[in-house]
Amino acid sequence: MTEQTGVRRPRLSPEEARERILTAAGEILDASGYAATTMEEIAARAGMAKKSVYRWWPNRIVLIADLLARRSTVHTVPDQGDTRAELLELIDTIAGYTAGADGGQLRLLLGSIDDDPETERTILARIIEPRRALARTVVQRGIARGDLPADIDVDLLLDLWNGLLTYRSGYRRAPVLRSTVQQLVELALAGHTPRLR
Amino acid sequence: MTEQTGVRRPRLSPEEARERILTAAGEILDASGYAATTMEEIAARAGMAKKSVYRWWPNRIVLIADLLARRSTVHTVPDQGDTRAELLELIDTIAGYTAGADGGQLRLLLGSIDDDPETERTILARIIEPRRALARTVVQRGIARGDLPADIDVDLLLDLWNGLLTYRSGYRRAPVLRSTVQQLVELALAGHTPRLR
DNA sequence: GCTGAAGGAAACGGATAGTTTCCTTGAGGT
DNA sequence: ACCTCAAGGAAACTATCCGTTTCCTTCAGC
Repeated sequence: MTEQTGVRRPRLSPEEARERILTAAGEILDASGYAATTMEEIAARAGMAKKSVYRWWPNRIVLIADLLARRSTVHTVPDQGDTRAELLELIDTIAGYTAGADGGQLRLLLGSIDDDPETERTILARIIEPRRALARTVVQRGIARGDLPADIDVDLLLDLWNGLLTYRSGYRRAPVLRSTVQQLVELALAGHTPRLR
Repeated sequence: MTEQTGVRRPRLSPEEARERILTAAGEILDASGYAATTMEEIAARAGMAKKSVYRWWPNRIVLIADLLARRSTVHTVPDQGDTRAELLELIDTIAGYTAGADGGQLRLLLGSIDDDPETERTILARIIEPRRALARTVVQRGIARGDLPADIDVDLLLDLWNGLLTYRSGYRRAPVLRSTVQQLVELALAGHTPRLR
């Protein structure tokens, strides 16, 4: 008597199935936020049973992390021959990441991981490290041009920039002004950067 | 037949009751972590019903926020006549806040607030702003001595320091080394700080 | 065709938040 | 000394969600 109508099955391929689930999750996340993006909702919207969702992701956190990682486009900052222009573009880009909707989702996601630094590091490696690589490239270009000191402690500089932006947006909830971005750029161009010891 | 034994009541005053609840919550938080600090556990450990807990706090988040705020001692950095020494002590102190257990709890707490910037700001005002006031004092002292530039953008400098430390500890999960603290101090003493425009 | 694995529907077990019910009891007034 | 009533204890309740399991249908490949 149970309504086992089931199965409007074109037999999705695993790739199609995963894609459909992530798409559904993304739509819910954008429309209703992190808390509302539950496994039940995702499965319902993707038109499949929770069982099929759990086939490919072990839990909600990893699923949403995967979603955010895929959506995390790493922008490029093309060589413009102008270090100031490139740095402005770079830091604007980073500010976009941290102040945007997905920046908030990332914060909520990390906040829901209690005592699992391993998962946390994996998430960061897939989302934040690629962005760091971009920043590193731009800074190196500036050094090569002689516009930035050769002995910059790049890691520390990147963490200062990222730290400021995530802290202002995500913790203090203060807006990141255009003038603030400019201040950071001018500071670096003036050689006022942390140095390797 | 219901076991209404209840009531070993010395009739606690509201202050005693609140204190007892916060103490219980703190013990659970320290012993078992954020996720395990549930309203049921808190009530049980405090020896009262959940009803009595909800009488004084509207929800778990505000209760734990209250707890963290009360436990958040603001250290002092006494005038030592030595700006370098004071800055080192200051930044060590901030690093202690962010890398310590309660730094992690604060991060988890903020991560559990979805779409309530009002509550979030309240929490930060009670925990982070007092610390900022301390930092501001120390920086001003350095300026008065002529050891730091007079036109520092103090807000930005404080956010750079706090941002770096929370980001390294809380996001990147990288250790904050003593040498990093020293780098920040030397940078400031060299006048390499953001300036008011 | 036959058969086995994929997968849909739905129930289930276990947590937890926050609410409500019901009853006891002690504090304060008389 | 007694009475009344509000504070508050015990526990059930509603609702939500995670992650698991059961059971059955259907398609794909043999």
